[in-house]
Amino acid sequence: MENFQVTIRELVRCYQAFEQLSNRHIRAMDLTPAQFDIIATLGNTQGMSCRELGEKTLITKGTLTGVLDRLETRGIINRETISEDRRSFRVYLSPKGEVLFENTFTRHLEYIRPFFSDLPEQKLVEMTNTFAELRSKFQD
Amino acid sequence: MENFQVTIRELVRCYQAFEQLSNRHIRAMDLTPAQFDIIATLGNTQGMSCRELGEKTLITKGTLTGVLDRLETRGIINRETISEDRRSFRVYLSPKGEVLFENTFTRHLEYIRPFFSDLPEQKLVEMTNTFAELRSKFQD
DNA sequence: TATTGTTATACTCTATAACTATA
DNA sequence: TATAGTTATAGAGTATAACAATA
Repeated sequence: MENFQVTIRELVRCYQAFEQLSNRHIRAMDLTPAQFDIIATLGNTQGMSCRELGEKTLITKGTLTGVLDRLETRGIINRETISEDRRSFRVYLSPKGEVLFENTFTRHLEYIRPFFSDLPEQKLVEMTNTFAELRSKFQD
Repeated sequence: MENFQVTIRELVRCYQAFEQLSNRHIRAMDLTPAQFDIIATLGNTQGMSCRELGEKTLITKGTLTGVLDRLETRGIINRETISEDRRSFRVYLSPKGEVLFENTFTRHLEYIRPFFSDLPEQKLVEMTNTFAELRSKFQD
């Protein structure tokens, strides 16, 4: 077994362990992971186009339409035509969506924070750098 | 923004970047990520129960039945009753599945390997340890 | 011609709970 | 009573391609 395989396996395990506890909490707040992703991405912004939202969340455009439809039905987001480009929309959080964002995002951070409580700042910085370094291999 | 949030973001980005290139290749080999996960887990083993397979792949039992059904239909896996416990099955790769495993697993490694080519062994070990350390926070 | 977003297709995965058979 | 696995339910995400409107 080559070394890189072990690294991949630990990357996957680490992510899955995080995802499992994170997603459980997200679903307990009556959102799907994809919906939470969209809401977290739109929070504290002026909104953005579907294209930009898709790039940030890695949700492909066909899928995105469906996810946004469900969020719009629930009154969480709005779509607004923009004057500059009539092919495109600005997708943004409704007032109800803003409240939901503040609420769920804060609660989610509170839920996650304790898992990191005994990691010193320096360690967190090192981890961050490690992850960024590996990612660059996949993207450059 | 707290430090741990940045660490999470980079973990997620790193994983997603890997997943994206990995899944693209898996789908190009006519498998879904879940199916590849099952095949890779069963490869080089004598097979295992659904329970064990579910624990290793993190696929819940209800979902697992469906995934296994599709693999069985394609003649890739078999289910065999075992004498010790008549509630349970041994799930294992068929001869055709073995060939598929050797083939796809090898090709997949070849596809992934180059992305790690300029990382020295020592660096890989450090990365592995970092992922394992963070995972332990989520699971202990 | 290229791009933005929607629609259509066909599947696959997801969580959850109820259920059957066995332990 | 507990466990292994299936079935049922209801939804949600996935890739892909074709499409309309606009640039």
